Amino acid sequence: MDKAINPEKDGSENLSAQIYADLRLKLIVGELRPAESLSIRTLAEKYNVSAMPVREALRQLASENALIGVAKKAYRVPDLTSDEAANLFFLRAVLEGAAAEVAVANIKEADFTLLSRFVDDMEKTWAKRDCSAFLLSNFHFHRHVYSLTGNGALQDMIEALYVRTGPWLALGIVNLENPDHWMGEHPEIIAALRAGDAAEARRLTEEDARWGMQLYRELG
Amino acid sequence: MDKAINPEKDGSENLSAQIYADLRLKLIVGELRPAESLSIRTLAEKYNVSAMPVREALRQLASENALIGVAKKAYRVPDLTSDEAANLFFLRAVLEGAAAEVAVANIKEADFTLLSRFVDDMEKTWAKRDCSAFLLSNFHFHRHVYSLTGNGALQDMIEALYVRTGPWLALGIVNLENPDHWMGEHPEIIAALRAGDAAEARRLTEEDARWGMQLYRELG
DNA sequence: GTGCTTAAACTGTGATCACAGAATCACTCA
DNA sequence: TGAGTGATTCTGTGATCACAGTTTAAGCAC
Repeated sequence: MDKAINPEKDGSENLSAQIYADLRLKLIVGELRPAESLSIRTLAEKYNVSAMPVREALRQLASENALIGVAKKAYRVPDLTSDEAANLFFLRAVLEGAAAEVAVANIKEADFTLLSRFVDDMEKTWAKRDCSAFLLSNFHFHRHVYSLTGNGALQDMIEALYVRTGPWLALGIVNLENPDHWMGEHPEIIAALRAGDAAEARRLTEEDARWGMQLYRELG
Repeated sequence: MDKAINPEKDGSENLSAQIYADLRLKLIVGELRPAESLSIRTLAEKYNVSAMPVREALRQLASENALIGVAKKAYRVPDLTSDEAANLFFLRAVLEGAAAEVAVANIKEADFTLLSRFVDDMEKTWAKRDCSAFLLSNFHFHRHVYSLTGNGALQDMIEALYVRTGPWLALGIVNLENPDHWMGEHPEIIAALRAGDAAEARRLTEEDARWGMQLYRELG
């Protein structure tokens, strides 16, 4: 299975955007590991395009710190220190907390069925130890919540955080010793949203954002 | 005075980054107006470089919504609707509020003299109706506060908001009817920081972030 | 076997060209 | 006078090449 891009069918108008989106998703679901290096020419070959669109996609990701780009050196997936990771999860707590608070006002019945389905997916994929699929379900759940704010800028910022924490989370999950220690607060978040309890939705969401940090501590 | 870039002396390692930084600052201080269009080739000529570094800088700015980039159409400075502006200022309130709260713990005496100087600059430049210089001083003040958090990701995110609101603020300021209506909360913020009152620092910072919105309402 | 040197392979970066779509402006015809 | 239409100019996009650092690996000396 090659990663070849089809310029005709894909919605995006230019190749750079497609490659950018593809790599971005791979980061979110942890398909790219920390410290992994990405070469423009190698990727260009995989995507079956020239180097040009790839370099723009990589530079774009580097500009939002989703990748590290040093001049004349290969782009790399950041290998976060615990401090850096803590900073990112703090931001997720702040932004997603605020988002959950706002979302309460806009949520509808159809949203709950969707959110519940995402939680089901998370449980299934967690049981199968399918790290990428789990992180994708987790992302879908949270994205649906913060998309209810209708604040596009807020959504973009939170999403950028998922891109940056993805590889780090994936590494933490695969190295987890006791996989039964499943800490999702997601059902409780749904309950709080249904109850219209904005403060509780915020508190639970903030707590969930710190789950990633606990992953780290368990590793020592 | 041309904008020519000097690859030797500038700290950045590549031209793209220098052009990116230059345009970014121009956006922050409102030197680029909403709906203004930026052409790759024109900018390349001004900076005295080829089109390549410019296109990467523009794409990068577009990726963080500091510019609008539609395929095959000229890049433009976004012309924010009032809703979009409200979203951005809401985010500034959330992030800068949280930052101020954290900053209280890390602030030192030397910081107060710096902050006071920025406030002086703001008053002077406001009196002279020098919009760009005023926005720069304002930016310096806020940047110094949120840089005290030591959270690099947080700093980047807030800064990205200043890039996006800059052109819009500049337009609001120059169209302001009663220039005496000066609404800075900055001296009070300094006082709250000095008193170690994190909650008050947060409240005042949040209030200050909404100042931009009031600008808009005054215009009708 | 170990350490140093050197050469080859690989890295991003910048410039230049070809191309296709968008916008603009002048011209024509009603 | 006005609307339609054509060509010209301008737009970003992608490919290809040359170049200069960086990294890697092989080879040589000790």
